[in-house]
Amino acid sequence: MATGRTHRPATRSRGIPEATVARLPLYLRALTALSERSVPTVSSEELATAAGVNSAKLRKDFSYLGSYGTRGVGYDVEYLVYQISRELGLTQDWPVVIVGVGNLGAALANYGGFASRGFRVAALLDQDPALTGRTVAGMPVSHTDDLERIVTENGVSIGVITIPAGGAQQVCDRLVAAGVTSILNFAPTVLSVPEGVDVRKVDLSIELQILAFHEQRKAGEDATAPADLPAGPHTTPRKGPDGDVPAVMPA
Amino acid sequence: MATGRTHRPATRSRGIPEATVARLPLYLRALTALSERSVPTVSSEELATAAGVNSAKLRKDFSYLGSYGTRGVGYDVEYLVYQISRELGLTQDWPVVIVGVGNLGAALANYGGFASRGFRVAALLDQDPALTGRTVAGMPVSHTDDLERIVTENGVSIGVITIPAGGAQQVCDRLVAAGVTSILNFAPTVLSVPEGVDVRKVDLSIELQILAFHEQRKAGEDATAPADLPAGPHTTPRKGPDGDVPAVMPA
DNA sequence: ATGCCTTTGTGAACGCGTGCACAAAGATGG
DNA sequence: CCATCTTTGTGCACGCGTTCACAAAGGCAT
Ligand SMILES: NC(=O)c1ccc[n+]([C@@H]2O[C@H](COP(=O)([O-])OP(=O)(O)OC[C@H]3O[C@@H](n4cnc5c(N)ncnc54)[C@H](O)[C@@H]3O)[C@@H](O)[C@H]2O)c1
Ligand SMILES: NC(=O)c1ccc[n+]([C@@H]2O[C@H](COP(=O)([O-])OP(=O)(O)OC[C@H]3O[C@@H](n4cnc5c(N)ncnc54)[C@H](O)[C@@H]3O)[C@@H](O)[C@H]2O)c1
Repeated sequence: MATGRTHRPATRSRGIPEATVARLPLYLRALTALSERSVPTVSSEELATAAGVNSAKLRKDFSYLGSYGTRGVGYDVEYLVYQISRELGLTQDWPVVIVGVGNLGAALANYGGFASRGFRVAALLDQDPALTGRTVAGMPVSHTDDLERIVTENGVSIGVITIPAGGAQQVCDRLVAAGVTSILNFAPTVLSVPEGVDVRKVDLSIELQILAFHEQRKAGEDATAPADLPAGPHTTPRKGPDGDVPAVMPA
Repeated sequence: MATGRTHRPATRSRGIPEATVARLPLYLRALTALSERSVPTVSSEELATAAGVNSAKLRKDFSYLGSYGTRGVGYDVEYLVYQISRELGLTQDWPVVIVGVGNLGAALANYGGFASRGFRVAALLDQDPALTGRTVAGMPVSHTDDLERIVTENGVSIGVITIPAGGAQQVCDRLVAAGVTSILNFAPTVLSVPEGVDVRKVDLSIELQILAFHEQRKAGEDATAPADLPAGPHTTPRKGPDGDVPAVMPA
């Protein structure tokens, strides 16, 4: 998982479990696709397949929102789209700021998938004077000096951090002080925030490392018959757990 | 969480719980920082704080790897770095291919955080003839026609998909057929893969929606005293749960 | 050598999440 | 109006993950 909440042991907000909340966007995506194909109703089985989850799990998830289905028929697609959107707060317009307009920040600014979900990029911020004033994704890049003013004036409550790890905590502090209460962090650092502020992190490097772990395990399992795997690690694999000398030994 | 595994109910691979595996990269990052500052040993309490987790959880996580600590002293930083690296398979070199060299794919290609962890970009692939042959991040962009050859020749077992959702399943199928057994998917689609192939997904839109949910909940809680929040949703907030007419009613 | 102090490693309890399996509900056809 | 069939909503059990709390282990000073 590239993400995880910080603090708070998965509080059950308004009776909806955190795990369910995390799946609602998945259902919404599948439902939106059905809606565009003008499908009127869908069964829990069909929708679950489309969303890649168990149908019992899906029904239980929906039961937290209320009884929106019709037995013997299924769920009304349009109605469910509305209910989930409302539950997720997507009937509102959420202005966000992106701090750090480098490779990743620029890619996010150019991404169309945010606006379609009610997230509007209110401003792009960067420290670099060479970027300030330039236009990225049809939007001027503002200097971080104006961070507090921009956040306040636009009523921004969600901030996206796409700067190197070194400056992330400081930028985070400024965002929080200015009124931001939700942060999406791409910098590989642990951010500490006061109570009441949510932080979610996306760390691509961690995702790859988790894949590598399982990849190594797969390669190790059939170490007796490695020939049936068309692709393997490029360098010489160390099949056995342990068995080679550590680079550094403890004192 | 921006990520989650597909299929398989969290199998305990080689006795190490999935949740622990997901945290090992976090510990490794914190340990690497300590190592660079030449800190010889660290206690579970200190390291846990640096990694943003509970110290008891950290100790239990490490206990799955073995008894690498010294009571009364703590853990040897260098030794632990090595052990975790080995456990994650980072002592190997993992060649990866990135399919889709658009905004996001290019940002990933430019990212230096991969190579530093043993992940080497073996090739960039794109369908667009206008991109083919051009250089991105000092590396030529190959055409997707050569996907199978490149994967086979380089022994690639990890593929990164950064193309629009429409073509993701097809590219996924080709990667798997060519021998890729781990996929990191950025396209907002559910990928179906055969047994033995791991898929992890990163969906930024989902992350924002989860933040929006909690943001709305926070705004709704103190609906009686909204004045003490300096920043709020830009449009008129609908404070109460329900109470307004749905845009669409069920038949 | 001995006692004290720090910190690990883990047993045990608890809570959350998942999935099975089924009764109730409602639609549909005769 | 009744029988049948489909599909929801959920009670229940189970397993994983988290956290507490503490005994054991080892270093260190005297
Ligand atoms: N590019 C990727 O694919 C990728 C992948 C994973 C993680 N990340 C992480 O995302 C972050 C950004 O990556 P990137 O590749 O876009 O880096 P980058 O160097 O291309 O861009 C960083 C930008 O942030 C600006 N910046 C630096 N410090 C700042 C500050 N204090 N205030 C405001 N702006 C500041 C810089 O001027 C620069 O424009 C890094 O933490 C990186 O580790 C990136
Ligand atoms: N840019 C972002 O910040 C961002 C954020 C979240 C999710 N995503 C997702 O990541 C994916 C890529 O986003 P992007 O902004 O880079 O898009 P993009 O349009 O900038 O780039 C897509 C690239 O993929 C190539 N492509 C398309 N179909 C292909 C195929 N079948 N085989 C090989 N190459 C193909 C295109 O030629 C193009 O170069 C999308 O699924 C998008 O939803 C992007």
